[in-house]
Amino acid sequence: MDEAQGALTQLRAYLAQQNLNANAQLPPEREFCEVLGVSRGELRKALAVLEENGELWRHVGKGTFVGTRPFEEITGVSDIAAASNPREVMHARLAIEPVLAREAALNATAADIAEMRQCLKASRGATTWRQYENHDNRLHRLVAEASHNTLLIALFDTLNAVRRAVVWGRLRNNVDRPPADHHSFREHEALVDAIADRDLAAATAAMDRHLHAVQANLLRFRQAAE
Amino acid sequence: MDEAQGALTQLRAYLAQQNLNANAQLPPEREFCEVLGVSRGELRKALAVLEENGELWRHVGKGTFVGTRPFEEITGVSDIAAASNPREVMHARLAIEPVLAREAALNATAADIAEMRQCLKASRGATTWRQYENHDNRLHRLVAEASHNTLLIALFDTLNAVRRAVVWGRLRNNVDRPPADHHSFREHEALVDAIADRDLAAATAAMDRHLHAVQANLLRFRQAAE
DNA sequence: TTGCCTAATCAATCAAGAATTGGTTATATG
DNA sequence: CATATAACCAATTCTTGATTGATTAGGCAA
Repeated sequence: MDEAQGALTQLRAYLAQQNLNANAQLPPEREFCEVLGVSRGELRKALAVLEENGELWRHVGKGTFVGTRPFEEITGVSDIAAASNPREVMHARLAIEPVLAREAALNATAADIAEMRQCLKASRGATTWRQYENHDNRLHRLVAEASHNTLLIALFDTLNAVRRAVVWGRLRNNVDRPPADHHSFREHEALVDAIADRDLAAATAAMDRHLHAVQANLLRFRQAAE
Repeated sequence: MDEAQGALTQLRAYLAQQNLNANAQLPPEREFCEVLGVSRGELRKALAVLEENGELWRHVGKGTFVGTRPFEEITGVSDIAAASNPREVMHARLAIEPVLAREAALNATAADIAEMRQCLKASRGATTWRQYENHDNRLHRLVAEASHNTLLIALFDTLNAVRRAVVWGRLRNNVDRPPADHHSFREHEALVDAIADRDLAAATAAMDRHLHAVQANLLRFRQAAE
């Protein structure tokens, strides 16, 4: 243990001397142990102590670095989609989008609301399901944008990208069109009204009801297909 | 144009015969034109027609694929962080993490809760702020994991990655340690208790209170620094 | 036995170059 | 003039070797 203490002291001395800034890479173990004049095992013990202490981090194939381990890179949308499923996506929407609606009711500008209304109108005029879905996507993103929080918008985009990747195959044909009494029309309008009224609870509830209706519709669709 | 029509007919015949599913890759142009017995130029004209029609998509170096072009990838964490700021991040946490706590209270297993409790204990024993922050990060991720929804976990990871990227520079020194009466200890324990009790409202409120306390602490810290 | 050093080996990662592929241009050929 | 053919370009993927942290086995001394 005297030796181990020595290796740790050597290592700390090296780090202090080189006064390296965060994220700096230090030599690979095979060279480093010779530089410090200790065996590789002792060096590794000392490194393990500092790693446990959060002063540095290591990774196979990469090396040893000073500072805290970088957040593991966000896995790509396709990876998330591969690990998820429609049920999870629906559940995540039910968890996230109502609070986005709440934020929208808090922060939406008159211009935001006008754009939502225009989107609603265009949505009513859609001549194909494809067009309708584009307008639907746009409305939901407008709600996210109305939060005026770039991070929340980015999170919504991720959620949306995963959703589109997960439900990839399921495409409606391009000849039918949404019926004039499609449930989403009313629900979307109630949502925008609540946002325009700055009614946080109503906006949250409206989004929640809308997504539950979408979910019910999905289940009905799946049953019909089976 | 008779020739061109011929190539297009050949191509459609091939697609119909091979009855390929979406996202299927078809042969590279150089082979494909020989298979169909047309020149590469004619084949490219025919492919251009189908691409314009949305029946397939191509990309240099990748190939030609059936179906619609995949959604453009989400912008990287560093891009989001560059466009955001600490205030937005805090606001986003206040919006998202309480609902994650709610989901955790709904779906956490006994193992999840045990792991949280162990993390709490380790957190109390932290000898440096760095160590404490590691445990804090881990606890918040454990809450997200307890939702057992891979998509929600991925969204939390994104949020967390942006947070760490935004507050990158701000690091506490490594000599002080969190005081035994640090407010987060009590708040974290209340949060885990609520999750263990399956009390959705209490879990949501506990996370909300905790984050508000963190926010207040940040403001105090900033004022002290100025 | 115990502890440590050395060496070999493993698995993950990276880097550089070859090969592949859609896109473009030049030349020839009829 | 139109088109086939070939050559070349740029983006992407694949392959191969080297690098690196982690692990294991054997030897050696206290």
